[in-house]
Parts: sequence; structure tokens; C-alpha cells
Amino acid sequence: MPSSDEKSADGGDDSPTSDPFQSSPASLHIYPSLPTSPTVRLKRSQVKNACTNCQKACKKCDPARPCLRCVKYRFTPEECVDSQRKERKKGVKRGPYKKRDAKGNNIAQNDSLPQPDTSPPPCGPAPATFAGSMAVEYATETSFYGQFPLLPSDKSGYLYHPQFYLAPVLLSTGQWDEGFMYPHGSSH
DNA sequence: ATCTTCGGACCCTCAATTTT
DNA sequence: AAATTGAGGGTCCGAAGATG
Repeated sequence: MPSSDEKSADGGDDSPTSDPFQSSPASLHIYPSLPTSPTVRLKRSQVKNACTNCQKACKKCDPARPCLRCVKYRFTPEECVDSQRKERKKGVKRGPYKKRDAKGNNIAQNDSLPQPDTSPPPCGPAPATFAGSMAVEYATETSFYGQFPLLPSDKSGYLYHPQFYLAPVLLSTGQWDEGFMYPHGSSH
């Protein structure tokens, strides 16, 4: 369910307290708004289909396969597959719709229907991590920058100096190349 | 300090319903 | 038929607990 507008692009990593990308300059993650500021709130973007690994961990996925999170945790491309979506039920009666006035406000109508159980999907165990994981961040939907180490900036967040550029490539054999690596700054 | 877990806020899709 | 509504089914933020 992509919002097809801006992207939060925060990397969606597992450790908000330790994840420098949460406040990196590259992050567009402005939401939630500050309580004291006027309510300007960007929509959170979502991928249409998270991969099964991200889904289990309730973590941000991305359209690329393998996704950044699976790359980070060194899942094989074969393990980074779209989750299966259930088919929406049909024939569900909904009752009369609420009328709205010109301003879009609801006109009260007591038509309470029984509320089904809307418990969220379970968040299963996160994938095994690996030691010394390199930092990974978005660049495009199908590629990413990597860097190590991160350089703390004097302001909020971290300076972002990609050392190389990886572009996952789907080979004609159906296999995923680990990616081409370009030195940062090189033209290609 | 870093990683893992997971509650629940947020988002999109699309069938049901209403309006034209 | 087109427009609108709103629930279903999904993603993923972020706080808290666990671990090294």
C-alpha cells in the first residue's frame, strides 16, 4: 500500500535509539509533528508488499528484492520474497452510510454494527542479525548506499558520506548478483 | 550500547452503498 | 455508471525489554 507520494526513507531499521538514520539528513521522516508546531504531517509511505522477513519483524521493507533489510541481515535473495496477501472478503453487508454535511462532517447516525476482531497480524521473531553489520541506507528503490563508519555530525544526526554504491542486479539466469559496487563519486 | 520484540497508529485498497 | 464511504487487511513506528 504505497502512498505513491513522498517516502519516509528512514531506513526502517530495528533500533531507533541506535539507528543514526532516524535523524540523518537524508531522512525525510518528519512525522509525527512536534506537539507545539502547527500540524504539518507527512504521510507515512508503505510498500505494496513487504517481504516475509520484514513482515514478521514488523519492520520497514522496500520494493527492491532483496530488500535493504534482507541485505543488511544477509538473507539470500530467495529468502526475500513478497508476502502473500489474503483476498478481501466479498458479500459483507455494511449498513447505511453516514451522511455528511457540506463541510464533510458526519451527521450522527446510530448504526453501530458489530465490530469484528481487528487484531493486528502477529509480529514474529526478527531474523538473526550478524555481527559488524555495515550501515546501509536508501539511495533509490533498487539500490542503496553503504558506508562505514558513520560520521557523527555537529548538528542533529550524522553526516552521510557513502563510500560505495551497490546496485542489485537480476541476472538473466534469475539469480541476483550481489550488486555492482561503485566507488563513491565515480561516474557510471 | 545495541538488538529484539510487538502494541497499535497509520495507510491503502476495493466492495458496498449512495448519488447522479 | 460514477462517486462516495468506510471496513478489511496490510505496513511499520517507536517504546520498552533483553542481551552482550
